[in-house]
Amino acid sequence: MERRPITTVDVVLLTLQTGQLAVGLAPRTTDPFKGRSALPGGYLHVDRDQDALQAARRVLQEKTGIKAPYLEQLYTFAGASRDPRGWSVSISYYALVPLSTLEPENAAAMTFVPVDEIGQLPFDHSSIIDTAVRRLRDKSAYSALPCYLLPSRFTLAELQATYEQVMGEKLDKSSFRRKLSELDFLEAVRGEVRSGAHRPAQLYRMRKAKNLAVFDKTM
Amino acid sequence: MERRPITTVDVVLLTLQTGQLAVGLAPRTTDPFKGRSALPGGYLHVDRDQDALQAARRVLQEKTGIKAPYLEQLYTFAGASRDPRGWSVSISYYALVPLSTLEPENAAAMTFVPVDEIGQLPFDHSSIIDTAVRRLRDKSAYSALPCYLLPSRFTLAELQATYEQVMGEKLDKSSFRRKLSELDFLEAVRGEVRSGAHRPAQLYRMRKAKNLAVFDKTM
DNA sequence: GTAATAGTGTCTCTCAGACAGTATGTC
DNA sequence: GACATACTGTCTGAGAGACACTATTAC
Repeated sequence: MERRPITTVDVVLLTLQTGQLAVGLAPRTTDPFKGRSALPGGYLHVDRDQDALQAARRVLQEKTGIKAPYLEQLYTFAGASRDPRGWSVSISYYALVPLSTLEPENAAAMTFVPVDEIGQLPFDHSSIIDTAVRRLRDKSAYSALPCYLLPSRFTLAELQATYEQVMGEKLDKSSFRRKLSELDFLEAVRGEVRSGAHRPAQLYRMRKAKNLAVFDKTM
Repeated sequence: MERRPITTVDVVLLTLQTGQLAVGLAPRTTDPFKGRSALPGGYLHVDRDQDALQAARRVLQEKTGIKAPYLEQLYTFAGASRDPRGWSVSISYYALVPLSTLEPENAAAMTFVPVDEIGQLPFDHSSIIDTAVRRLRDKSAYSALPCYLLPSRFTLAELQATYEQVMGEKLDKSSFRRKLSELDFLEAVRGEVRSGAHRPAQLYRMRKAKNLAVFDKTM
C-alpha cells in the first residue's frame, strides 16, 4: 500500500477590528512550532469527521467556540516541504465573522492581527492568509460577502464602511445604495439605531437566500 | 498516530469538440470500478511528487501524454463515503487543451464526452465535472481562459466562437473586438488563414504574460 | 436655531449592444 | 461581376460616478 501524506484542515478566521481586516491566530498546542502563533487547524479525523467541511467546522468550534460562521473552502496546500513532519496536505477554509460574536471567553486564547501586519508564521500559513485575503477582496467586488463581517442587523452606512475597508477604496454613497436596491438582497427591519446628535438610521438584514448573492460580470 | 485518509489527484480535462465543451474520460485500470469510464486520476506519490500541482501534471502526462496544458486547482472533494475504499481526499484540477494537441496515439484510450451528455460516473466524478464546468464558465466571463482551448494561433472569429460555445450565448462581434483591443492581451501574427471564397483573417496569439489576463468587475 | 448623519435627486459621461457599412479575398 | 467572410464606424440607451440637495434626530 502506498504511503499516505499527513492531512490537516486549517481555517483563516477573518473579521473587522477597528476598521481593519484582521486574522485570528492561536498559539500551537502541539509539537511542530509548539507555542508559536498560527492558524487554527488540526488533523482530519477519519473517525469523527464526515467530510472536510465538517472537519473545518469542528476545528473552528474547538479553537474558538464559534458555531455557524460563513465558511468556505479556500484552497489545498500540499507538498513535501511545507511541514517538517513530511509530505502534508492542508485543506484550508476561510471564515467570516463579526467581531461581536467573538467577545466571550472562547476567543480568549486568540489574537487578532491586522492582515497587513502579519510577520513570519509557521508552515506556509502566511501564503494561506494571503490567498484568503485575495479571495475575499475579489469576491467582495461582486457579491454580498462583506455582510458576513457584520452582525445580523446593520445600517447601510455600516455596510458601506465594511465594503470600503475590505476593498480598500472609497465608494460613492448614492451609487452604492442604488446598486444595493437593484440587487435586492437586503430587507429593512423595524427598529432604529442612534449614535449621537443625528437622524437615526434604518436597520437592514440579509434576505434569507440559500445561496450567496453574487452579482454578474460581463465579457 | 492518527489514521490517514487515501489521497488522490483527479483531473478534469476540458476541450472543445465539434463546437461543444467535452470532458476526457479514461477506463479505470484498477479495482474500485475497474473498467468503468472515469476522470483520469491516481494516488498522490509522496516519494515522487513534490507538490499537488506536480502530481496533477504527472497524472495527466501518464494518462494522456499531454505535457503543458493550462492546469489549475479546482477544489478538494473529501469525505467518508465518496470512495468504497474508505475516507478519501481528491485534490482535483482542471485542464484546458485544444483538441488538436490530443490527436496522437496518447489519447487513444480516452473518450471525449460532451459535458451535458455525461451519465453516471464512479465516485463523485459527476459533481467534480459540474464544478469544473461552472468554474470555467464563470471565469470565462471575465478572463482570457477560453484562449487555452484553442491552438496557439487563432483568428478573432474562432476566439469569439470559443467564448460563445463556452458561455452558451451569442456575443456581438463589434463589442467583442472592442473589448479585446482594450484589454490588450492578444497580439497579431504575420500570416493568414484561409477557408473558402472569402477574405483571409488575421492570426493572433496570446501575449506572453506571467499571469492569466483577468478583467475587472465592479461593486 | 446648529450640528450631524440619513437618505434622495439629478446631471453627465462612459460604455456596451445593435446594426450598418466598408474591405478583401475566391470563384 | 457575385459571394462570403473580415473588419470598422456610428448611434443610442442604460448605468456608474460625482455631487448637491432634502430629511430627521439631538442639543
